Amino acid sequence: MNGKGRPKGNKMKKSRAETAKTRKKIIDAASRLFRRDGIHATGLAEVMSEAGLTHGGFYRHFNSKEQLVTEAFCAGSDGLYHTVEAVVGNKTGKRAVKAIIDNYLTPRHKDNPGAGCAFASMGAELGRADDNTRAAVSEDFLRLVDAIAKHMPEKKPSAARADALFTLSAMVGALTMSRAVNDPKLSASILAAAKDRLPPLAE
Amino acid sequence: MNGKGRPKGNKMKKSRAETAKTRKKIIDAASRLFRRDGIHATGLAEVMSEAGLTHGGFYRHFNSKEQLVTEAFCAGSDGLYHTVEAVVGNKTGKRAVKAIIDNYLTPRHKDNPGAGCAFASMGAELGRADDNTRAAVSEDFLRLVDAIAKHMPEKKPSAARADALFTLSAMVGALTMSRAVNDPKLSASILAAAKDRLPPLAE
DNA sequence: TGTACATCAGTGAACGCGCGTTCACTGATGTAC
DNA sequence: TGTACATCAGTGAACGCGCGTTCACTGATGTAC
Repeated sequence: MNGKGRPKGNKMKKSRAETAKTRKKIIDAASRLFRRDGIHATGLAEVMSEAGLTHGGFYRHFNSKEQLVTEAFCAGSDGLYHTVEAVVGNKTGKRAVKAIIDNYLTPRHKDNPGAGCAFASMGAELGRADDNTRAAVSEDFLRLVDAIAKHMPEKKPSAARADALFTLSAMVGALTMSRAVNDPKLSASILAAAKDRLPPLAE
Repeated sequence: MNGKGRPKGNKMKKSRAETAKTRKKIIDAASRLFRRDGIHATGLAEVMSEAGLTHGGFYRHFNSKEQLVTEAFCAGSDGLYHTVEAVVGNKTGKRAVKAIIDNYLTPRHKDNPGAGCAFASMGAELGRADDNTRAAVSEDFLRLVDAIAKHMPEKKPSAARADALFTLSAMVGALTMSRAVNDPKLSASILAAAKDRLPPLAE
């Protein structure tokens, strides 16, 4: 109710640099907990507490849990993408593909869902998520597929992509099943079987 | 139906024949809902209501939700096993394996998780289930693996089993990913890529 | 055979609890003047 | 420049709701005598 018509410009929501950092902490906590315990099984209060905050502040950063799910998925997916890039290093061709596969299908990855592949740890829950999340799943899945396919330069692009598509989904399935069974030897066999059979596809 | 060594829970000395039928209805409803909506997202009240009962009677049949999860998983898993056997019919060798793969990797299966593969629809939730459930997962996974491996008679048994292990986990991964993405063309490509690449393994 | 009793599947209210979400408030901060 | 004000991240209590689980009760049934 002040009398002056002032130049409107943007709603100046200046915020401290801290805000972005806090937001990132929430996303990182959620990304870890959703992957470790599942989306539905993880409450917002636990996420906020893990981020060092109380639960009431959540809605200063997000409109809903679903929005956090989308962003937490993307954060986890980014992590996998950068891990893949790092693992490839300056390798090329089938050596690069083999490095990706070998790095993914490890007992260490199997035992640390909270820090691992979001496709495998969120699994079927992604198929029940909202459209925003599933659009991100599509996009990030394809980004990883292309990161694999680009190391199959001898194939026709369409064949390379299909091989990479298959490679990635088979890795996700093997990791998922290796976690689902409770017999350690069977679990190891599942990882080993995929590790043996996928790299030849890259040739 | 089959003689699996599972806790039967027959502690009550006498019961009407109806009781077993009611119990089966609860398990069937749970099996469908857990696969369709996820274990955590499905409440016991909804399961009981779907079975035509009120929620209070649940504990006349089961000790806990976890016990129902185990039995519902087994019911779903039995269903897949019998589907596989039916689809094979009197086919043998690679034709049998191809029939299993082709029957699994269909849009119809993708669109009906409630009636489909429990490994794919319960996915990562199985890895967080209790020991009884995960023991059943191990057992039923191996039963299916053997149902596939037996159609690879030209291979050494250990190689056949590893090939079947890989085939099944790759199918689970492909179905899971085809449900997770929201781009229909990508979803179809994922199924198609696996459908093209898995059968040659059986040769 | 009929009758009294014990069994127990199923009902519906209730339990404590944690969920996602809302809100009045606090207090530190950036901005306007 | 200093100061008054507006902004807004974060707090903690509270909301209604659904969860898994318990329980007193009902009433149909099988069994004993």
